[in-house]
Amino acid sequence: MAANEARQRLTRAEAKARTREQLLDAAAAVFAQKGYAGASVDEIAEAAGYSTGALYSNFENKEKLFLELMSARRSRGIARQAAQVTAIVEEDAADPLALLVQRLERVDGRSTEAAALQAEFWLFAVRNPEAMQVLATKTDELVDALAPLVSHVMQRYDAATAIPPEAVARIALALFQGLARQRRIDPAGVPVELFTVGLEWLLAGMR
Amino acid sequence: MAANEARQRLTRAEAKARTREQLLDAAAAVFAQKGYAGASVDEIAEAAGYSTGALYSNFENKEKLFLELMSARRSRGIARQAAQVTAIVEEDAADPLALLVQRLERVDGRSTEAAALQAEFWLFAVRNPEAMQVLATKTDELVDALAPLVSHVMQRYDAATAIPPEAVARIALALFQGLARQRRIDPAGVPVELFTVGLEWLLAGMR
DNA sequence: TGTACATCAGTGAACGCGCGTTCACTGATGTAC
DNA sequence: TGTACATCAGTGAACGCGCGTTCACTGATGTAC
Repeated sequence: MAANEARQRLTRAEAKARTREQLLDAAAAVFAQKGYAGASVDEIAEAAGYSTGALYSNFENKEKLFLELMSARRSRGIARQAAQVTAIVEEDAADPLALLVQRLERVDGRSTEAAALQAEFWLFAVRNPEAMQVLATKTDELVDALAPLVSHVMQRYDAATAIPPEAVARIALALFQGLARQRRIDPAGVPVELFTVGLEWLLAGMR
Repeated sequence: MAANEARQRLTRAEAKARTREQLLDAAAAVFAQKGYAGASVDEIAEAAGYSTGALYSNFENKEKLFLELMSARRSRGIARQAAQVTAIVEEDAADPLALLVQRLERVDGRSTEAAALQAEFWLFAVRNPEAMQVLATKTDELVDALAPLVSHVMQRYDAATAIPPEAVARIALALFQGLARQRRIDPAGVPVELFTVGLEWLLAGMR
């Protein structure tokens, strides 16, 4: 089998990196479903198709595995979000705001998993100084990635303010995350329109 | 000792209710510090000054204890927040918005505990349909309690909109919770002014 | 290319430990007369 | 009011279980000649 041959041609380092990635994928899913404390390393290892020992051969312990997930996956998520967001800017549609809300809502609404993992990260960070540092850095990255988009949208809608675009991005992000969380508990009580309305008001308020 | 005599005059039902409250207080603290799965029932019972058996004499199990906390304590928090908020409205100061932000920031900023507990509630609710129902109801209560204040502030600032005050309350709440969470990870990156600016923009946007 | 040895990614059984829950008990409070 | 019995809130030892972590091992990959 071609796939098998290809797999057998991996060097040791490549094979190990592959295992590591599979463990991280499995960890993301299991941590999201069960929470940090509720997830067991056995379950994660099994979900990845490996033994517990493999996990400990790749990560120092459960805590470091979670921290690694926080660093690695958040970066990946940021890259994805930034790319998506840039695509929207470049489309330069009649109503980029509506498009933006629609897209972000779809991304965020697709899986509770990502939202749950983010809440787990936050709780872990609140209780662990090292993790707090990591999460702060990752959030900065996200905010910096969003700043150009924010500037673009502001220009588009003739909104001007002395507040730097990074701060505006933080405000918009807070609104989004807050509404997304409420919406997951009560979808009927938090219609998607609230996202649009909220963003519109923010934009109009800057003018 | 007067206190002792008073304690001895409690009926069985009163004594039990007292124990229950003390267990709930301890549970709130321990769950906030360690998380739902990370907290042990022994630790909670000990923090309350009772044995594990006392806990099981008052609550069916750990899950029900947490659910009870979610119902009872959220209501209490709502009552407190609503009262505080009403007081601000009635003060009718020159700049109620700034006062409001200042107060809410102080309440929210005082302890990470309340914020952590809320995040634990949300995660629990996302994974447990019964809890989701409870949390949705409790959030509705909060939103309803905030609606009159929202109406008042909107009038005060000549902001009018077809959107009902409850929806406006949800948007404002989302912004607040989102910013508060970010701020706990990176206080320097999320200055208190962002709260004020965000609210001002929302208000101005409605006009 | 072929052989002999070294390396090390991944195995899986074993460990001690702390968990949630149970239950026979105790003694203070409540009830009946 | 006083006495005898019933109730039941809270005790704390005991239980079985699943957890995170360790480690002697195996066998495929890498290295040297």
